[in-house]
Amino acid sequence: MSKRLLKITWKVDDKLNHKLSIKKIAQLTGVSTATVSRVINDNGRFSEETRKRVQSAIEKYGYEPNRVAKSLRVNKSNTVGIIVPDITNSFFSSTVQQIEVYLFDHGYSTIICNTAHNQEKESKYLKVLESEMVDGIIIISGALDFKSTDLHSKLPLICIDRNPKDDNALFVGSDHYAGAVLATEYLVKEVQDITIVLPDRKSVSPLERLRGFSDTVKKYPAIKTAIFLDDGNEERLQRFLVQKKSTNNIFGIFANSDNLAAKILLQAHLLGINVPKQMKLIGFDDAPIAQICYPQLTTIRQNEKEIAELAGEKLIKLITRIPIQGKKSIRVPVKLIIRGTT
Amino acid sequence: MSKRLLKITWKVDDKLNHKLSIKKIAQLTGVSTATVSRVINDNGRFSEETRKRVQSAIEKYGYEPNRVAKSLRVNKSNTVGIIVPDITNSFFSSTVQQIEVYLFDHGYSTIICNTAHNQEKESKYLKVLESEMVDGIIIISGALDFKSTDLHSKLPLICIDRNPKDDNALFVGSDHYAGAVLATEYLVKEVQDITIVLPDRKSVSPLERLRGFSDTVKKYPAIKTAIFLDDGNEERLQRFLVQKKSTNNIFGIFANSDNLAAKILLQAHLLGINVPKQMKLIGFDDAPIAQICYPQLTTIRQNEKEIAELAGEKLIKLITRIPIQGKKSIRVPVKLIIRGTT
DNA sequence: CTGAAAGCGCTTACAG
DNA sequence: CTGAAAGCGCTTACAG
Repeated sequence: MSKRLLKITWKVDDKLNHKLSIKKIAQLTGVSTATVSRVINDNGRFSEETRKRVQSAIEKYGYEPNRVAKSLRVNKSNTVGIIVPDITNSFFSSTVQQIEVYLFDHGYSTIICNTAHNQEKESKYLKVLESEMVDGIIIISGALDFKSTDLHSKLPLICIDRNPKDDNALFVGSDHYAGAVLATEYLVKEVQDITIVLPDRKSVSPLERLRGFSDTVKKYPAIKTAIFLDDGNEERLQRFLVQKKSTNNIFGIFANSDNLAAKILLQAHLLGINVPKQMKLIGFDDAPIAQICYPQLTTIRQNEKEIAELAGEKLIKLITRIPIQGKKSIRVPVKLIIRGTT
Repeated sequence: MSKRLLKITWKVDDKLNHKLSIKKIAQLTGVSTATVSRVINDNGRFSEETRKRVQSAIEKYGYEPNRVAKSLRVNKSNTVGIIVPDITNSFFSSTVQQIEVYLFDHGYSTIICNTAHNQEKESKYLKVLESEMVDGIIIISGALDFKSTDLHSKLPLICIDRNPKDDNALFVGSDHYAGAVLATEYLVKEVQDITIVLPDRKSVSPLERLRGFSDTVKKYPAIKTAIFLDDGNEERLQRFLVQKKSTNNIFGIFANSDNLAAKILLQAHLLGINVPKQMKLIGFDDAPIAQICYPQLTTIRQNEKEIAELAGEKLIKLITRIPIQGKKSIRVPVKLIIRGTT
């Protein structure tokens, strides 16, 4: 008991705690702080001998420059912020992961801010990032209306799956419209009755997919179509499926995400609807779950890696003021992946 | 074409870009920077009238204090860093999400660093966070051996699902051992043949679960047991399941995660193994996927929220130097959730 | 090749 | 109640 019920207090040991500064290294090496700074940044002239002395001292004492001080001084932090509405969403988290990889390889650290779909938090984090002196921001999805007033300075900004109202922002995202067209065209060949299932909360991408769906379906007047808005209420979803099942007709569903598709698939199992015999189902994302479901999900694959790299590349260009040739709005192609649910 | 092929260059407009400083606000209000600082931080004495003047100027111009400068000055950033091996993992991302919520409510911003299971990146980000002057760090899982030497200063540190070698670090995590015991005891009642499936990469939690499994199974000498290490090779997994199926005996599987369980479940479907009739399956986590699978997964639920809040609470105590009463190592209870796969 | 000094935007004893 | 000044840890013209 005595051992486990340890009382732990943080040890205040200012001597040990005292982090090394450039000044200390300068003293240790017998040169000025200016010189130390020069060798650290390999910037300016210094003799080879000085370099060695300074460098060995740095290594010996494990000195690490204070980025905060540096940022303040040079007004640049080599850090970019990502604002993401829900890190728990697999498309978002994998995109963020890829962005981080790209930026890391290009010398930037990434600060990820999760807003939990909370507008207030988004504003807050935008300010935090700004006052944190990040060099640029990537902001993913979120609400439809983006108050660019939240950003006081002209920080380089990339929007993913979100319409920038701001002229200074670039957009990159999947070609949701084309994806919806692909899915719909495929279903049209198989069934006479198609429902698109969208989440209740509307953001940019579902709306574009809806457009793609509507435009396609318009070309086939014989097809019966509907929109189902999913608010997470399972019973509503069940009732909807029961009704479809009772018609004894084959019907198709185009779900806004693989996650949604998987939920529908589960209900189908429970209700004894045969997939793909009576119900054809297409998801969106090609999330990990698409391959874990049974049957595996036919879906529209988003290319997170491409999106992430484009976003990273453009952002760095904005930061380093390299002119960007090309469209302000980049659409990354998507792909129909056919599996077991169609 | 002309419209879409816009050439975008970042506008360098130093006048507009010039962020407001405390000095500017001081000039605008006709007081000293010291006074402005006092009203911003509501710290020290100033007249009500001064407060009003300063505050209205701040609002009018949308001034936001520079956190970098402040951090440098007061040696505290009100920011904590989280290091997570894979943000794509649902247990991790949901834990991180919960930690963020807790810390936000307590006045801290959160910087999330994703290491993609890369040791080098972990070291790097540890240094980045430190030189970013975060007030504390929460580090989740990752490799077995934690080089505390990566941290030069005595930063407050909480480890989640990872053994701190460092005396100054606290541990919080699920009671993996008890979870494994629960799962195993349950299976023991149903089947005579149990295999535990663990990931190839070993970290702390699977090893504890293995201990729980082994200790439990020891009490039932009649039970046939095995360990299967999953390296992601599907064919190996298939062969394993085929072999089990061919015995025509009911068998049980305790998988290290719901994700793994879902993969096994899919293979079972493909191989025509009836779950739960011939195969009983228990996962771990109670991840979203557990409820989306068919049949829904019996699993051991981890309490991410509790873990997150404990980690946040303890970290803040360390940061603010409030003595911590109690164990250095906190185990959060888990729960057996019975669903369709057993 | 190197150093002294100014300054990034803040806060905080100190003095009044 | 308020201001002048020092200083957090860096970088970078400037001068030599």
